[in-house]
Amino acid sequence: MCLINHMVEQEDRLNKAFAALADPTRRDMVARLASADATVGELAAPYDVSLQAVSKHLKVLEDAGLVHRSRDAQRRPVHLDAEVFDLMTKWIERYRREAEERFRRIDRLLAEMNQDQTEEERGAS
Amino acid sequence: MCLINHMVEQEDRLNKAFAALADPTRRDMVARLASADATVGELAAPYDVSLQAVSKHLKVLEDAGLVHRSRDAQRRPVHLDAEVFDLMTKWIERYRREAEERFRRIDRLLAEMNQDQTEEERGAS
DNA sequence: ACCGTATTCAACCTGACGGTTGACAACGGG
DNA sequence: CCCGTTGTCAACCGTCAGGTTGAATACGGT
Repeated sequence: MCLINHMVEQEDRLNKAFAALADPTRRDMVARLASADATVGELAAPYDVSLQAVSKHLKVLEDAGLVHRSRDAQRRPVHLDAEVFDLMTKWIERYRREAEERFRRIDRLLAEMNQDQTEEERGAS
Repeated sequence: MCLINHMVEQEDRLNKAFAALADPTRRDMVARLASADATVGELAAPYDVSLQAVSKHLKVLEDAGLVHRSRDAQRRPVHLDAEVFDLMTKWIERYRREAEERFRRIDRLLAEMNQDQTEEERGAS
């Protein structure tokens, strides 16, 4: 029960995390936040959109657990949270590895079949 | 010029790849395709949606370069392409590492400040 | 106390997404 | 040759994402 809840919850986190990073503006924000915390205004500066739009983007990142906002007077400095990244890389790497392993097996199989083929030919000639 | 094109193109691939994996159905498909190729019908079986919907999902995955379809009579076997995964993990890992390194530096800084603080206190007492 | 700065909230618009159904294309088996 | 199987295309629909603008909130400086 608790186990299933945990899995579903993780599903949801992955949904949100991948969706959040699907937007190039948000990916750029994350990239910049990796090297330093920043306020909403600072983050908004390079982009040609309203401050409100940036605020929305930050909310998405926050809901995805990629970021959290603290407070400093009227500023709301944004700080990157790296944990969720782990979840994503684990998911990706798991299936990438599985797939690649399978490819290797298939390659080997094909190689063996070729081997047999040539041996057969040699025998027939 | 070619360099910039390349970067933009990669941006676009990341957009599509992250967006594609933001959908739990599509992630599940990828998970299943990691262990074996499958036809559209086979892929559709577990889900409670029309075959057409599944076909659309596959188109999304294909456009994202995560998958490609070959042909075998009227079947269209789907095969996972692992390359794009690399692109994603590289992106994620780059910034995760950058962020974590920064955190470590901050931790060290805080530790030093604490050290100074206690030394000061010791001196004052 | 007031004003300016920094940010969010609310309402709205548009386009894309995920789903449906119905028609159509392609191919092999009997 | 035709029929069933497998899958795609096209049109449509409801919902949500990302953008806008305008008002509201929260705080510090003076």
